[in-house]
Amino acid sequence: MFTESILIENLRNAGLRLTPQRLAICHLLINNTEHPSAQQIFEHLRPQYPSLSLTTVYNTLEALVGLGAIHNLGNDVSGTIRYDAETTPHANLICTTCNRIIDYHSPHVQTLTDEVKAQSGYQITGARVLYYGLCDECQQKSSSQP
Amino acid sequence: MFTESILIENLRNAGLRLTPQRLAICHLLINNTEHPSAQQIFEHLRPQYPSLSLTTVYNTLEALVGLGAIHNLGNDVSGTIRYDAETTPHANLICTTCNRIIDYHSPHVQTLTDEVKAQSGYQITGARVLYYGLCDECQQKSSSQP
DNA sequence: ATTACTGCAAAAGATTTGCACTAGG
DNA sequence: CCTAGTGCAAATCTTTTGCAGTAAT
Repeated sequence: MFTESILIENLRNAGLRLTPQRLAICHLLINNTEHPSAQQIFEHLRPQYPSLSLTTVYNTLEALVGLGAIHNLGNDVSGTIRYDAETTPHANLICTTCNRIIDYHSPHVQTLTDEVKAQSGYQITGARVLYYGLCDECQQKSSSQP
Repeated sequence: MFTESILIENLRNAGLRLTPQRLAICHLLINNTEHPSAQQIFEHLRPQYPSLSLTTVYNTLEALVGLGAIHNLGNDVSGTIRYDAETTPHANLICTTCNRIIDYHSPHVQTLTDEVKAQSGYQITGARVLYYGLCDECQQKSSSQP
């Protein structure tokens, strides 16, 4: 199904209301690979939805996280919570200079997750696998300016 | 070397001053497996160091993280940053009910880290491998209270 | 018609900053 | 001595909460 975002399906199946604000936030989450924060989502959508409030962005993100439809990645380098619409087990790479976050897929993440679930004794409900460092671009910038 | 904490060595080698406050914070970090927050460290030490300030705790933690002597684990379930004095590659398990954090050692973490360093193109400087779920104790409490 | 959702304003927390004083080296 | 470090108070920033009005179902 490509005409309807999987996030919207999640909301519908949970019996939550499909308000224009929620639909817009889901649309942005699906069509944006920046792993945005609540504030960034708010700023992206404000021009087209002038009445949108930051509170609603937080509400919707909390609802989607609660449904397991998106992941809370925890705080980035600037201390702000970032979200990820990609929910298959993977790692995220966070650039400590530009604060950009990208997905990094590796079967080792699944292997580790399976092991933790089997051996830790914890009833695992979520995971965050984050690596911090300098992205390609920021490495080049910093090496050209000694 | 067991008479001198490795954290204190780190401070000394970096040329940072060994104030009583910093020594106390290092001592607590080494002898505490709770992965404490700045506030928790402050509360633990306040009785013995009545003049200690939360600002100094934050300063010291920032210095130690900067030296790579401890790790910033990011925000726990309550939104507070927690710290880990164990810096070998490992995962952390966070209980979403009691907010407790424990270390989980697995060779798969090192494997993944090696792969990310070799293949991502990022110059990796740090990592956080976090799993969220219910710890043994909280599972038992929740199953006995339906 | 219901009641979940929205948006505003205010509150709550965690962390950071400015600055005068103190003390480690 | 000298300047890094401390402690206090205030500021900042993100996220949460209370509540009256609005709109999805």
